Amino acid sequence: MDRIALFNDYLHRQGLKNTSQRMAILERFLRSKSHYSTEDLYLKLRKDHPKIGYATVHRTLKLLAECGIAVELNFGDGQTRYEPVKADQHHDHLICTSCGKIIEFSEPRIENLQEQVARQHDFIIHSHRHELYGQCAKCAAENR
Amino acid sequence: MDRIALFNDYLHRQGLKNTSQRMAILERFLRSKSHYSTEDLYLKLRKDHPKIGYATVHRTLKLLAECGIAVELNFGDGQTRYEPVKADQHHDHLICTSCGKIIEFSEPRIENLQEQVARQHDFIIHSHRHELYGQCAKCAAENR
DNA sequence: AGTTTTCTGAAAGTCATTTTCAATTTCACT
DNA sequence: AGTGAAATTGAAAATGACTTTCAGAAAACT
Ligand SMILES: [Mn+2]
Ligand SMILES: [Mn+2]
Ligand SMILES: [Zn+2]
Ligand SMILES: [Zn+2]
Repeated sequence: MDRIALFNDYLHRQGLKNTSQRMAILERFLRSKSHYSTEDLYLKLRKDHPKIGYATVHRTLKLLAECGIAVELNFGDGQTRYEPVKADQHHDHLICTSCGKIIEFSEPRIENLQEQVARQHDFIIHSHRHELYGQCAKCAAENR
Repeated sequence: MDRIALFNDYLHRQGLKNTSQRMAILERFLRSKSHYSTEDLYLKLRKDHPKIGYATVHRTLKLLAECGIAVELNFGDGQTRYEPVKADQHHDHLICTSCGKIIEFSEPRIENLQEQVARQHDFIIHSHRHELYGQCAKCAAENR
């Protein structure tokens, strides 16, 4: 089942309605490569759908996060970002504090160790955030 | 050099001034066990120093973070928290999303692996955040 | 088609944080 | 100790991301 069908299913189960706005937002969001804030996505959408309001984009992104199509990201700059969940491909992030570049990484050994840590504290992990902040190769070379 | 001297040094180097408010805030902050928001610390301080304003507490906490006496924490609840840095004792956090309990952990093997990851991407880490969200033992037992 | 329920967009509200500004305090230099 | 430039303070206002409100529009069920 693709993510459009998945979203429709979710809406139906929750007694929510399928609207053209929601479909347009989902479609544009899935095409995004980067990590969009509500504002980012709203501005992109304005080109093809100038009538869609900011609040609707925001509400839809929250719905997408609820049904597992999007993940919410917080890189500490006061803006929530969203990215499409890729099929069972969890990853975490390296964030360049000079140029804003975001690099994705996945390291199963870290994921394992963090499960061990949780077990040691009788803690059940529902989600996690692991972010490395610093300088990317390009910025390190420039600011040397 | 203790942290009070360290702060005075920092102020001096930056051409900033040593004030009674800053000292009172630092002193109270260092006595804190928990992870204080600006609001938390402001309220604690009011007891002994009812004249100190919210903005001053906020500004001082940022200074403390700048000079390495405090770390800023963001647990995604929309409030920045601060905790005193303990001498070379880095740790990360488990956060119970039911009761708000914060458990500290440190796992050198994770810290190592994250350095390896950074190297693989020619990335220089300046700081990182690693937070595990879920249920603590008590809440898991209650909400079973 | 009619009815009920949910949606939408614009505007207003919320809340942590940040800025402004006039009065006060600090501190380097006499 | 006194002077004066520069930084600080607290209260209030401003900011900005996010959330809510609400009246008209659209969707879904019968
Ligand atoms: Mn991870
Ligand atoms: Mn760590
Ligand atoms: Zn960079
Ligand atoms: Zn708990």
